[in-house]
This record gives sequence, C-alpha cells and structure tokens, in this order.
Amino acid sequence: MTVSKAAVVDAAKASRTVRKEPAEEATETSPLHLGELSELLGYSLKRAQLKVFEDFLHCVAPLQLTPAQFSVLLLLEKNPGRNQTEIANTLGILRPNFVAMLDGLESRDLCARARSANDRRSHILMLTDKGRAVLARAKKLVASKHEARLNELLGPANRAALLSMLTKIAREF
Amino acid sequence: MTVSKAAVVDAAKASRTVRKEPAEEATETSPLHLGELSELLGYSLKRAQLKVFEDFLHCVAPLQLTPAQFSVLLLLEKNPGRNQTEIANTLGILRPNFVAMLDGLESRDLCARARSANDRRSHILMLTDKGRAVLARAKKLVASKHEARLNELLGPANRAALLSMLTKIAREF
DNA sequence: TATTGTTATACTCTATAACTATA
DNA sequence: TATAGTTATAGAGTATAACAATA
Repeated sequence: MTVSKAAVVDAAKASRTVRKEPAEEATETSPLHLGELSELLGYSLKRAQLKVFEDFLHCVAPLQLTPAQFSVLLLLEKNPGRNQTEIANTLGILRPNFVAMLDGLESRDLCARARSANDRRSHILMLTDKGRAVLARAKKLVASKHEARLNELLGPANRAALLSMLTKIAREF
Repeated sequence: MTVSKAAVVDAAKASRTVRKEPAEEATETSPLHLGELSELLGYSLKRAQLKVFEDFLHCVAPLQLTPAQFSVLLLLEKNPGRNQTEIANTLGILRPNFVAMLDGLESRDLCARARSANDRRSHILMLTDKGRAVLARAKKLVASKHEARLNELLGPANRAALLSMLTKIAREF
C-alpha cells in the first residue's frame, strides 16, 4: 500500500495549521530530531572524521599539506627505499591514483622517485631534504595545534581509548 | 639544501644490497612501519569510517540503501512535514546535491515531495508507506547485523564510550 | 606469464554560481 | 530584496581496464 495523494495533501496542510504560534512570522526554526541517527556509530564516525580533517587542514595550512599527503611523507620517512606499490597499498591508495599524488609532491620537491637498481620496473621513493624539513614543521603544527586541541577536548585518557578503539575497528572489523 | 642526484642513486643501490638475505628471490615483503601514523587520530578515524561504511553497505545490501540514504529516511520518519533545506542542512548535505538524492528515493517510492500550502516555494517531505516499510526492515538489518558486530568487537560499554566521544568531536571540535 | 608504473576513463561526493518561482 | 528548489558545472576521491617496460 502506498500513501495516497490525499494523504500527502493533508500532511502538507497540517504543517500549515501547526505553524503560527510563536508570534506571527518569527523565523521559527525549531531544531530537528536526530532520533536513531544519534545512536548510529557510522554517522557519528563520519561527522567526526570530517571535523577532524577540516581542523587538520586548517592547522597545517601554512604548509599546504592534506591529511593524505602528510600520511605519505610520514610513511616515506619511516620506510625509505620502498616503491610506489608498497607505499600506496599501505595507505589504502590505489596505484593508479597514487601517480598524480606523487607527481604533486615531487613537483614541490618534497620527495623523489629513483629507478631501483635490482628491479628496473620499480620506483624507489624517498624524502628530499626539503621534504624532511617540511615534514618536521608539519609534525610540530599537528602536535601543537591539531592533536593538542583533541587532547584538550577529550582528555589524554579518553583520547587514547578512542584511538585504540578506532585502530581496532580499522584492523579487525 | 636539497638531496643530490648522487644521494638518490646511492639510496637506490643501498636498497639492492640490503635486499637478498631471506633466501634468493623469496617475495620478501616485510610489512611497512606506520610510525607516527598510528598515533594520528584522523588517520585511524578515516580508516575506521571506511570499514564501518563498507560493512553497513554489505549488511543493508538487500534493501539497496547507502548510509546517506538511510540517514535521510530516518530523519524523515522523525521529522515529518519538514522541507528539503531543513533536512539537507541537518545532515550536512548541500541543497543542490540533495536534489538528485531525493530524486532517487522518490523514484523508488520511498518518500514524497509535496508543495507546502503556506509557502509554495517549499517542498514538504514525507515517507511513503513503502518508505516506512523499507526503513523498518533496514533498521532491523542494521541493528541485528551491523551494530551487533560492532558491539561484539568492542563490547557495549566501549561502544557507548566511543559513540559519546565521536559525538562530542562532531559537535564541539 | 606476471608485475610496476602509467594512462585513460568513469562514477561518486562535494562545492559554487546562477536561474525560476515564489515570498 | 530574499528564500526554496533546481540546474549546470567543476573539482576531489575512488574504481577498473589496459598499455609499455621489465621481470
């Protein structure tokens, strides 16, 4: 059974009659009810992620680095001598999409590609000196502005618990 | 100071010499080190969110609903008589992008638009009977398969704590 | 034959400007 | 003049197929 045209019209009329109470024409925008939405973990996860990325972008704006670019630089620092496929896979980036991303970083002289000597198909990746310097500055901004704010909001213990649960979901779910 | 061509070549050679130890040509793919990445809240947040959405999609696949569509139906159920702008704003969807989304739901007879009687610019939104039925089935799938799995992984207390922190970040960060 | 980096391509999300009809 | 819904459009992000060089 589907809703009838008449029922639709009635509902539309109802919204009119219920309306004018607060004082003739007072932009009366009562907040909506989230209902079960506020119990949906995925929903809060997404909204929180957007907020955190937005703040990251803002905090690290002077260096013009996105979260994805920052993650690449971090990974290159800790894993010198790896090729594109290895870095991309670790970050969940598809190899074709990683090409343009690297082009961007390399054109800014933050990292470099070098043909591997033992497998000439591979491009060994490494940070440049400028890449290391920018990464160092980025880490400081992230720690002192971004993560510090999160710590302030949640408290160190809660922040650690949150990170632990998120990591668990990312790994085991 | 930038890294020299020679340094780059040296690093490439180094990766060769360090290489063959485990047993001549044994796809030796030692796992990469995440380093500071595992302490970056935003990184875990993103990876966890992707996992959760993927599972949601899978659990609710029989009904062909995305997380975003599910959130719209939930909101319509709890807030009948609201217009497109109000629903879209609440979900953080831009009005122009909400049009195609509604077209999809309406073409499947899950919800309906009706011109408001007091403001003929507005489209009052409401669930159809079919929309209510599909939403009811979706809720059951989400609760019994999706959220149940998360509860199993984290435990009820941790799950509640996680939700509380995510909500706090989404609201106050 | 298989793999690495790459190109081309397509599809989804997100974002902004501007139009129309109403107010 | 301002607002609701809409269109057009552009840019990210993500996905797959296929090609050249190399193994």
